[in-house]
Amino acid sequence: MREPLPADLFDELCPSSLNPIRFGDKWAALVLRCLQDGPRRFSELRVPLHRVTPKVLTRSLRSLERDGFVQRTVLPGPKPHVEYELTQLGHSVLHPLAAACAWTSDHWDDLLEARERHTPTPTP
Amino acid sequence: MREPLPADLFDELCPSSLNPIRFGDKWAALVLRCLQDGPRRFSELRVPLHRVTPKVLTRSLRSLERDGFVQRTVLPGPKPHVEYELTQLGHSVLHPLAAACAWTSDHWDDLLEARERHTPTPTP
DNA sequence: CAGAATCCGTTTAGATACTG
DNA sequence: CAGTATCTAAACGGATTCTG
Repeated sequence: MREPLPADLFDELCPSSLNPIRFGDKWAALVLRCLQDGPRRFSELRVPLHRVTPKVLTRSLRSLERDGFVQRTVLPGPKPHVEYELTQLGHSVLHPLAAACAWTSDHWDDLLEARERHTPTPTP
Repeated sequence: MREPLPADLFDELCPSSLNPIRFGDKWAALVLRCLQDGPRRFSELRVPLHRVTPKVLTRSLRSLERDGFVQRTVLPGPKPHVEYELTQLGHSVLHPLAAACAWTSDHWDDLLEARERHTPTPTP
């Protein structure tokens, strides 16, 4: 048995495969969450998202940038120094995502039960 | 130029690639919409979803069934007669999805503008 | 009618190694 | 530090053909 499940798309402990509502690619929602309290650097994002490879994180960030959720800024200096931060649009989309997570939280038992009770439709 | 865009995940005229919030696979949200007014048969679903092949529609339905959103019922009779209908859970999830669509609707201009203004991050 | 079988191209994610 | 390059495997979506 386990602790109460954190039915939160943004929580990496959550088996989010049960959350049917998705945002972007596999890591996009987690990236938004990591950025919600202020700008972060590439390597700072890799700490909480410790399973993501740099290639995949880069692709996710580029996609979020293209779609207007994240702003990438190269700060001047001798060494490479890049910051990512949420745009207004990025902050805004956190609301419907939180609503979706609330729905999943409210229906967690139903979702679990559906999986457990399910017997695959036979193909005779 | 076109008519006002129906920024609705459930509307097949909507270029939903701009909607960052997804539900299940490519057809799942459309299937839910087709079922929201009552049970439908496999062939009835293929009419509004006229681009989906039977294999893909079957896979989408099986997945919705496994996750508890859709109930499949084989009705007795001489000929195969199968009905799909939304469960309570299926009806319930329409609400956060509608909320997500409303967000997209409200931010349609921002989403379009982000794409247009975007210049790919150079890889030097 | 309600699918299943097969083949195929694309997309996605991860592992590993390397660089300005 | 902030990525890129290469490879592999799985998942996804579609076209076509066939069947109980």
